Amino acid sequence: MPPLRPRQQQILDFIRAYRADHSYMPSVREIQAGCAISSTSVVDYNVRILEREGYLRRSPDISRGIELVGGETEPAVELISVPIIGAIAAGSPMPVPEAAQWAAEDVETVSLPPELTPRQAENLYALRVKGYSMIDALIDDGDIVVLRPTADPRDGDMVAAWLKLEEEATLKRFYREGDRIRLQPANVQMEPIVVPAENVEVHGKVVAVIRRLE
Amino acid sequence: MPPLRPRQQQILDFIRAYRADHSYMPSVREIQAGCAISSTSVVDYNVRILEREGYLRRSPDISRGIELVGGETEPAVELISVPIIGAIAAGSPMPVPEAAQWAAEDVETVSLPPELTPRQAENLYALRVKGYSMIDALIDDGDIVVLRPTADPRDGDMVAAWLKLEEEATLKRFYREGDRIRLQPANVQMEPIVVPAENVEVHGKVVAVIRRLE
DNA sequence: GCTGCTGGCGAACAGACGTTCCAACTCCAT
DNA sequence: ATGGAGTTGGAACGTCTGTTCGCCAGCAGC
Repeated sequence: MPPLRPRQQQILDFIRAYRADHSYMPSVREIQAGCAISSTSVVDYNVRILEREGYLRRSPDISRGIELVGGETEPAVELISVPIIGAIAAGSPMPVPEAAQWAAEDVETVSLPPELTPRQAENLYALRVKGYSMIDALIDDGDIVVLRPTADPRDGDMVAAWLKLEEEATLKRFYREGDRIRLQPANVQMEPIVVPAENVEVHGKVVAVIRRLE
Repeated sequence: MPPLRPRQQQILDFIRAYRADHSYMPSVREIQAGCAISSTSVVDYNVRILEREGYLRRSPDISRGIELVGGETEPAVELISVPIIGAIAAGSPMPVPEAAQWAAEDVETVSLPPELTPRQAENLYALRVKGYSMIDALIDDGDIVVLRPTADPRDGDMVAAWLKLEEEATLKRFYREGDRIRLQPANVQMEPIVVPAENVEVHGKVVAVIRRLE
């Protein structure tokens, strides 16, 4: 790609900056005003060059039909926002998603990039892990676990389970064994526990774990 | 928020779907066609309600001036794309980021949501973990670790280190102890190892760990 | 000089698009 | 019925906006 002329660079910068403030694209006349150009035809002329050089795309005859090309910001990043509805710790009950909480404004959220989004992305919620009780699931204090509600997990799924008798929350791989359930730590070096099915309450299936360091 | 009428839900769905294909918003007449409505005034009427109920915003007299509200998708998500330049395994050398690789088209990437983005987000790269050798760092087979190149880490940082003598890659917390270096597993139950400084080659600092299950 | 090329300017055209007005229709309580 | 609120349909108006056309200034090469 040849280097851009100042005018074209200026226009490109303006479009990028404009996009930070609006979810729609600037019109030719707004570019004109923003770049102190005295005619719309000059804008058209240079935008045409930018299109030819591959910096953007245009949909002809469509108002504000410019699209910035080059994956960085564009165009439809399906970025899913998941509410962090509480914390999960070994000894305290897990928060349960309630419809009321979803719309609330003051709930902290975490966004899932496309690569992390499960195929079925409805009703996802997240919990912040407190304490070191989940290290046998390779989950650290402070990690965020993203869950999808499931009453009926499949064998091998990593689930968030509540052990009624022990009054304990845990994250383990789930296996049915007759009327008992085997909960297998993700850490292959550690031993599974086997409990009666009626003692286990599966709250959701873990679809992602996010750890932020630093 | 009161539940939406079918028409309004239909229009909202159409707008969201439209947004997945275009970087600009649909015009009133496109909504009309997409929802099989026979008049633009009906679209305007219902969009007006959607605006009043807070589902979207409109910029009056501006073509395609609809903005979806509610942070999920809007408007300028600073979504950073990080190249996955290779794999990290205990016994094999770590790939090193080279400028040449960055622009390459065929490199797999992972996007970091804003919450995961470190303050200093330059030159980030990612490695896919192979094998179970990092479980003492609470990192599983298949996890993605995001790194920032650092030659001079601070005490307590989680680093990707290459042990020259042992010819082994490892992820540990880094502590200087005179002319020796203590590498502490994230798993508090495990013992640290202490090695001479000249035997350690720090490749980068771990800023995030991403695990996708399912 | 003439010629071709690049970049800028201003005006005007035509179509895209938001908005408004009014009549008609549905549904429900009175 | 009867009336009103909520919703739809059709059409027209006026503005917003992409596009085009003719013209001009500088500049290099011949």
